[in-house]
Amino acid sequence: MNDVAETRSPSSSVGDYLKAVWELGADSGDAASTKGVAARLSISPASVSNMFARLQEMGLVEYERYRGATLTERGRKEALRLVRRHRLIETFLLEHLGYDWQEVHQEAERLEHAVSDDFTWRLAEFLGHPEHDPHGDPIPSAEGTLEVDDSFPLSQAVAGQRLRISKVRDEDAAMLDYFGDRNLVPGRRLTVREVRAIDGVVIVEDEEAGVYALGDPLARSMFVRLAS
Amino acid sequence: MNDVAETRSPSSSVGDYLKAVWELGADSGDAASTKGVAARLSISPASVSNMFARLQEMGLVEYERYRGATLTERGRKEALRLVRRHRLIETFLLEHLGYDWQEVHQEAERLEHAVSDDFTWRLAEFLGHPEHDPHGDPIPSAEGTLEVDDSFPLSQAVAGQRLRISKVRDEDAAMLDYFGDRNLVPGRRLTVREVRAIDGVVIVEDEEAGVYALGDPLARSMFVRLAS
DNA sequence: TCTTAAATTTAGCCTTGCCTAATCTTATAT
DNA sequence: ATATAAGATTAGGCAAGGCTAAATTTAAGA
Repeated sequence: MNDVAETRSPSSSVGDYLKAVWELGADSGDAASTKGVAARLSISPASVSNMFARLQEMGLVEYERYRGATLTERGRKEALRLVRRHRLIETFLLEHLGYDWQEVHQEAERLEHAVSDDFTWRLAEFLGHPEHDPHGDPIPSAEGTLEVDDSFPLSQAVAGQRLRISKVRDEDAAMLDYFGDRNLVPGRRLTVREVRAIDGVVIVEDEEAGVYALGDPLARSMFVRLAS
Repeated sequence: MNDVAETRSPSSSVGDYLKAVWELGADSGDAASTKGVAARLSISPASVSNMFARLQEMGLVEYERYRGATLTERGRKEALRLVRRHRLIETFLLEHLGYDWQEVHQEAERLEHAVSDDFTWRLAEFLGHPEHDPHGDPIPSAEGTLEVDDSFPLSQAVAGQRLRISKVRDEDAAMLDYFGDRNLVPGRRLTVREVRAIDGVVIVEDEEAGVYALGDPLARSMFVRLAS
């Protein structure tokens, strides 16, 4: 009755919150906590409480005091729109502008808020409509659907399994480098030789490059799926 | 004594003001008026007065009440940094993403505030360090120098002159299309057949495509330089 | 020169987002 | 069952940037 155009896209701040809620809720299905979102966005918890209330008024999250927030359908769509942009941009930066793995995330984080849907479409076209970014993460479709993810951390693998690397966590630059230097990148096939309970070390064999022993932190950062 | 890091780059709003002042002062050398900047940015004159005072405190403009603003050296550098980004981005959008002339400006306007210096450098590399954008406007160097512009509007041409189109105004989409459809684009050579004082119509001959009669508004929007 | 219109500035207000400090809730551990 | 710590919320502020309405300055024309 009052708002003529409910349609204009959320501010970049709002988008960052939606993405954070999505990322935190993606695996667990649980509501995102104030503290978790605050940590992810490097802001104070109080600011998050405040924004949660506003996001709810905008119809982007379901929010109950002291219980955290979950995305509504509209919120999820908006989050995935940003994730799609982010991953397409990362792909472009890595494949065409010669960026390193470390530098890519930060740049994409800013750009994803500045590009239009039209740009996103054209960029996807330019890149040949990739379905995964170079980290191995699936790129949401323009319609907001996302491939179901049947990957699991290498730390949960079992000796003897034949695997394919699906992605590596893109949060820690040092690990990205470590993997990158050894060419342990998405798509690569591995065979699990041993998963040692005592210290969490996983020993894998790369069919071309040899045998690697990966400590628990590394094994948790590499995601794999059963080789088909 | 108080500020540790005076170094972080201006907000996108501040950048827009600097660019507007630069564009208004570029030809005339005069100070940019409150009204002019307000019109260019589609905001109220009062907001501009306010910002002029702040820009002066930041050392980005020289400002005197009721007299308008001119860029300081720092302000000019910052404006040119944005112009460089803008023109490189436009070049990319046109040459690699298949954008139309009309759509390019708006998209670049948003992107120029989101990209880093590193991105700008890599994009320039990707594009082969072009010196002009597809409209024919010179692209400022990374160091903040800009080619001297000896072009003039076609409306000031004289019969018999042999010219080369240097650029076309990118403000009016309809004109851009008109020129684009007839392939009257930067780089093209023309010979002036007649400049009619009575109605301002300029008649030019394109060596390949034929003869065109351009009314005064069109002739003012096309910039040319003497063919070398 | 004097009047008046146009441009500019000032004053006062609003929204978005962020902050700190203080207060509440919830959950955990005795 | 209850004390306490951790987490969340409220209250009160602040800065950036925008707006409108009112006051002021400049410039133009009679």
